Amino acid sequence: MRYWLMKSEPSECDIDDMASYPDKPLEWFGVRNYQARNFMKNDMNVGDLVFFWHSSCEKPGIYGIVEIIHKAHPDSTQFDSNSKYYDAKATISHPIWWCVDVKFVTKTIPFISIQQLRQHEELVNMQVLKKGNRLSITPITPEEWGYIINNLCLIKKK
DNA sequence: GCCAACGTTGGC
DNA sequence: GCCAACGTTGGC
Repeated sequence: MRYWLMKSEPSECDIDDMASYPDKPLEWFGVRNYQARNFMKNDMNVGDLVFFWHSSCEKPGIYGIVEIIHKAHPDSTQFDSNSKYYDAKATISHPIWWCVDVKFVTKTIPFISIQQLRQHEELVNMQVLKKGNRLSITPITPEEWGYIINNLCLIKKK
């Protein structure tokens, strides 16, 4: 059982979209970075918990928690020539891009801003806080997870 | 297989 | 809209 942080642009999918369909599996499609793909393909397991991050928006930060509910499988959008995530080099027998399925667990109330996270010495090693960080999926240590859950948010059950 | 140029991400 | 960081591409 591991912990993760996954970024989503709220203009694409925000935490309220997730909360609106709490039991609906969401395919985490569209990742086109090998490091992030490898985390999903090799390291994520059913039951792992994920901080849901809003990026490229007015108030970046942690907005909720989602859960891995399906191990990695080929990202369906790589085969779809109408998708912006289409990859002509991928074939059904040799997929390039993999993704997991997630499900809504809870919102973090209030949301936890990046500025707030930066104020805690316990969290300085979080990759998402490092200057120039672009990786959309990063591991979170159990210590960081516990610290954030216990000190920086109330959990709103679905 | 080096590495410069280019493209993308994402906080600010 | 700026720009730092860094992944990717492609000429050699």
